[in-house]
Amino acid sequence: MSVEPKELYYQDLVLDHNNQQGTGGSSTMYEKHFSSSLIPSGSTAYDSQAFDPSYMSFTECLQGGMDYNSLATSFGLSPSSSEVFSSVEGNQKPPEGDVAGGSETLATLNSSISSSSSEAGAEEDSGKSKKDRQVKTEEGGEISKKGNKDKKKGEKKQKEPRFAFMTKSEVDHLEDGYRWRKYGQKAVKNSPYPRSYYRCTTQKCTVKKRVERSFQDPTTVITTYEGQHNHPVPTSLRGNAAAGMFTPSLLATPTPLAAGSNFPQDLFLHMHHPHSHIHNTLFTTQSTNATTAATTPSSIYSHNNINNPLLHTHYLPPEYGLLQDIVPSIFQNKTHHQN
DNA sequence: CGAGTTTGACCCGCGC
DNA sequence: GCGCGGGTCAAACTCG
Repeated sequence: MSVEPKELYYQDLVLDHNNQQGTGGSSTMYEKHFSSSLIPSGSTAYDSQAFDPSYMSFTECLQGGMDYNSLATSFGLSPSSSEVFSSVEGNQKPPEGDVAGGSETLATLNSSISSSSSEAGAEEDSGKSKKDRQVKTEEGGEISKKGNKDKKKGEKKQKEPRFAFMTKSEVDHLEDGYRWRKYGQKAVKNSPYPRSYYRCTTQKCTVKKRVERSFQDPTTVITTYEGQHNHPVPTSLRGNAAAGMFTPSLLATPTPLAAGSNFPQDLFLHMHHPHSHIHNTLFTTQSTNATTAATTPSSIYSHNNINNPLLHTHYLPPEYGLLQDIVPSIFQNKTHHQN
């Protein structure tokens, strides 16, 4: 439920089971995050350091149309930060805007989620190639893989921008206003909890998300979004109150850019959903070569600002557009622990 | 019957 | 080259 954040805490968290670099995932992901005081005091996962008000809150960033990278920067992930690693991947614009403020929000900027998946456009390709693979094998099999490889060969596999966040929740799959279809589940190494894979069921929407429970803190659900919704939140969703809550905002967002990036929105849908059981959420961001302009009117989520005084700490500088192009390089400096 | 889930098999990238 | 682990597919199954 949404509770107004009273104060934020800031801390480091190790999440090595969450790293997504595919294989060998042995690198550790460090996250820096902010958590609201909604977290029951005493919660081991979130402690300490005082929140520096000079940092922009996640919500604020989003409201300002901030992209992943800028977000990270705003959260104090300075280029010199040794605690936060990040990977900059994907060429897509970051999911900016579309978010309402985060009561119960813990923001994290992290990184290290590297990844393995394909980007939106590529996804269809990969899907196809897989089908090819199948067909070919049936036909006496040859080459299906080849096609795949050829495709990847020349160009590096593009990666979707990812956006991860941790949520204190009793339920694994959080309602976020979109419709998801589960397409896989895998056991996670070193974790008793499986990871579930979901795809947005909307036609042509290639957004995927992974949901897993933190083995370190079973009360925490880690959700990683990949890709960007190219459609608004389906309002007719099984009576989804959250969807209804945000759809108007979405519709009010005139720019295609905004319409195409709903991550944060998902997030907040989670947080505000009356039945979400969410106690706390922490954000993680990664990737992108942000080229998106700040497009989301802050007024869209003004109600959150009202509820959260911290959201007024800062706003995006007018030159944000430029920063977007700069920030990624900053992140790259921190990707030392992985590629 | 359509939509969504489960689950075993398979592919792929990466480290050794 | 091999093995491991993550990610995806798709047939079978479940549910409304």
